[in-house]
Amino acid sequence: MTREKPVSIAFKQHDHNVCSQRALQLADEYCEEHVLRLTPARRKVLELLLKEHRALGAYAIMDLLREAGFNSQPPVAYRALDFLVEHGFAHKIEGLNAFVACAHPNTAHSSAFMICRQCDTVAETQFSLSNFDLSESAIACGFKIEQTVVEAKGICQSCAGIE
Amino acid sequence: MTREKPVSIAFKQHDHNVCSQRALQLADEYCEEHVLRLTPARRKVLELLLKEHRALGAYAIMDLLREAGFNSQPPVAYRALDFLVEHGFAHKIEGLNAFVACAHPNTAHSSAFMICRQCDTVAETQFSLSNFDLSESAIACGFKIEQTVVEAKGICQSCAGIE
DNA sequence: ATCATTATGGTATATCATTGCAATGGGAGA
DNA sequence: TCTCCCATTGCAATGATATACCATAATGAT
Repeated sequence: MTREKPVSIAFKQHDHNVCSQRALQLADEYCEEHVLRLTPARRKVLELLLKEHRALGAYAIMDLLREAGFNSQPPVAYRALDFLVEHGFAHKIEGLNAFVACAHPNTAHSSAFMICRQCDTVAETQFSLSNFDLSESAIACGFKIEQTVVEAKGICQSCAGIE
Repeated sequence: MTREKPVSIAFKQHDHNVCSQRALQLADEYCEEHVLRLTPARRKVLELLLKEHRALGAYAIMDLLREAGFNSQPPVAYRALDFLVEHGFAHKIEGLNAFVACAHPNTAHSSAFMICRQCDTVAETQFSLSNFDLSESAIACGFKIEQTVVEAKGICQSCAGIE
């Protein structure tokens, strides 16, 4: 059985402006439609996360917020991040205690991440829970999965070439 | 194709003394064989983790160490945990910033965890990387996976019954 | 206009984790 | 046995991540 595989572009060269502009625009539209408020601080944090395909820690975000003239107490960053994560505009990378912009906004999905230990790039890809090895185990013991964290650390192609 | 599925016992009733005694004994043997020193502090931490199929935070461990008459500065706990994780006697649960004893000691494996949000029980199960959905994506973009974090949060059978 | 709801400001503190350096102790080889 | 090495421990300080709490302000519905 052949399924279509979404291939992440994070590790490839690409016009990143297109990426980020599109994501911001989609976020604007989504919030409009769903009566959510993409306030200046929230939008700024999303913008910061979209600058690169990398995870940023909350305190790094706070620094950038400060530079951009925003209030930068921890709650400011965490509230914005909570909002973005809750509505699917960003994801938390548990293995790094850091956050990335969602690479597939406006699509329902379970995300998995590939994290390069060399360049810190984070690529997002999707997977189907039903196809997931773990779900068999879960069913076998009556466990109901509500949320998954799937992260792979390793090294990306270009960094592997340099090593 | 039918494969054998390891089913976790964490959510089931079982003679837990057998679990923990066996794990401690295996750890002793393994360290003996590999010229590793399972020092009192390290062994105590492993013992504490083995008390239940739950994740314990480093500071909870420190409290328990103190009660048991051990030195309980943060580095004591973290060094012991580093040792245990490095040699496969314990795992870190990234989603909780906490640690569990390994349920399959002395066997090479990639672990996945099911974490009940109600009772905090952590069940460990194994999965094969080759069978892993994500590995297709990784291959597609030339990413070399070195380490994986797979955690599912949800609710276990007995807690689901109570809700 | 009033009210409920949601968001922000601001302080404090909780929780998780590491660094650096000195002291100790157990095992390998002279 | 001695002594050297290196892994381990003791200890103090600090760094990094995250939340609690309460007051104030903006927003939208009635």
